[in-house]
Amino acid sequence: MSESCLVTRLSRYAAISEREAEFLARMEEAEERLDAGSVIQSPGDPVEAVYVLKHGWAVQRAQIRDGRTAILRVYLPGEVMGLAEIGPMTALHTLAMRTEGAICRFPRAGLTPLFQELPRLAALFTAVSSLDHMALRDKVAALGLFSAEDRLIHFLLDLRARLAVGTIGLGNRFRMPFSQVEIGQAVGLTSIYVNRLLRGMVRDGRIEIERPYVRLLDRAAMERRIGYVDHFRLLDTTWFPEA
Amino acid sequence: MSESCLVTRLSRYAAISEREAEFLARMEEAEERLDAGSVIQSPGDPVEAVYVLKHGWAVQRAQIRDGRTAILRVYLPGEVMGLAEIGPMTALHTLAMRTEGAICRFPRAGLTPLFQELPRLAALFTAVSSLDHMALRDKVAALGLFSAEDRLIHFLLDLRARLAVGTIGLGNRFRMPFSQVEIGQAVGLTSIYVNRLLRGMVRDGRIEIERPYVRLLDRAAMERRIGYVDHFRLLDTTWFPEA
DNA sequence: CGGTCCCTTGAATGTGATCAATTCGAGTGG
DNA sequence: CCACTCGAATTGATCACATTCAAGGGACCG
Repeated sequence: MSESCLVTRLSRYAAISEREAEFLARMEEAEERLDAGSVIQSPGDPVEAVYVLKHGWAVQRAQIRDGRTAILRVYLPGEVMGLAEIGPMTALHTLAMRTEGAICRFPRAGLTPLFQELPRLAALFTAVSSLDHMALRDKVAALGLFSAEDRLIHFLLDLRARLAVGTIGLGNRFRMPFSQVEIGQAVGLTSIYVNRLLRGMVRDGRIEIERPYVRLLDRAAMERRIGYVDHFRLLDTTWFPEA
Repeated sequence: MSESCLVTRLSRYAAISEREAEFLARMEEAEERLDAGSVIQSPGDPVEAVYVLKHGWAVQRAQIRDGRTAILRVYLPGEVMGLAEIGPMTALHTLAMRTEGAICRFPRAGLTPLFQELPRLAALFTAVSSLDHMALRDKVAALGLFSAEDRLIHFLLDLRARLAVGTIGLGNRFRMPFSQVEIGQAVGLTSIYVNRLLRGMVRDGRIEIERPYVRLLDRAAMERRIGYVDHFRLLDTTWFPEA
């Protein structure tokens, strides 16, 4: 049971009861392998499911006519994709696999019993989705207030913090399997400028790059510099209903 | 009953049952008047409630040491503030009144019976919060992809769409009680540049300004230009539990 | 009437984009 | 094992969008 990366991830926030674990197991029933680049959801598609990302990485993208692309969110194994979309009828952005991997489709209608019979788990999903929401707010703040370099630092710290939720004891070295073009799309910069910034940071001895790994040589300093607070560690569960 | 702007707003999405209306009424019990500028929640504060905004406008702000400020979200009468914060233990950003107004504090613990006994209303709140989440994603996309002028247009269209949820038959003229400094904080620009852009748009006959009102002279063209889709109108309620 | 806040406009500056060219590395096929 | 290709990284030169600095005007208020 605890091999499920979904349960592992959720357990970081609250203990999962038997009945809840059963529900989660049903969410992860039909695993579906996907190649890198496969599109899971396109703008305008009816939203008919949420997805558990079992293996691999996925990204949420926004695109405009001229082909320019922004990466809005990176999804890591064990995360539930599409929670933020349970409101609208149709999807607004593109959800696609970045690497090869596997997902489990869980039809939206399956959420009905979640709210009816497992209120505590419903609350947990809502709370986890709220962390996402807060992280996105932080990103808006970063895009609006920070210099290019600080935005890049923010991106690295944010990615590390998310990885740390799924990997106990993650240090300052982690996988960062994105091209510089993609990093640019994630922080609102040209790949060329991303390159200059990264090279500069390596030269100053602030990061090390051994593709596809990065090491933050003084994370504390970086966090201080941009005032980063990791809000992926704690969840207030006191108001949750009984299991 | 239908004088409540909260019920009015929620009714745009789904019919509210008797029992649900009672719960909402309890949320709006203790009304509290606040002056313009009053801070409701500061970064680091324990999150102990959600708030129904009864009158006036409120804003969610992010600040950094040097005093620079970003406006992350504008709240309008009838909106529930703090739904996005139900996950974390402590607040990350500043929530403050922009005008004088009134709010109703609803302790977080009061959400327990919501999930336990009114699953459909819980689902509705979750879905409404998800609309917020999507709008924020759009804002990230706008900040990352759009030119200064397009970001400004996005801001105007987004504000109008939100106002339209609470005001039946809202046209293209609406209240925009923000200084140019604040508009700049909301779109990530200097007030000086905001001024230049607004003046330019007036000169080109694309908007009219009669402080504090704005009129969009060709909204369709603006929406086409930046590919804006109003996702505040429709909610998929098919998966909601029975009331 | 003086202060304050906001809007407005001009000129100079700079951060990050664009354009252009070279290098590097991982395949792939001969 | 070497040539070839293709995508990504790297670096230089130039450009422009938006900022910063500076100054003046209008409205409101004590």
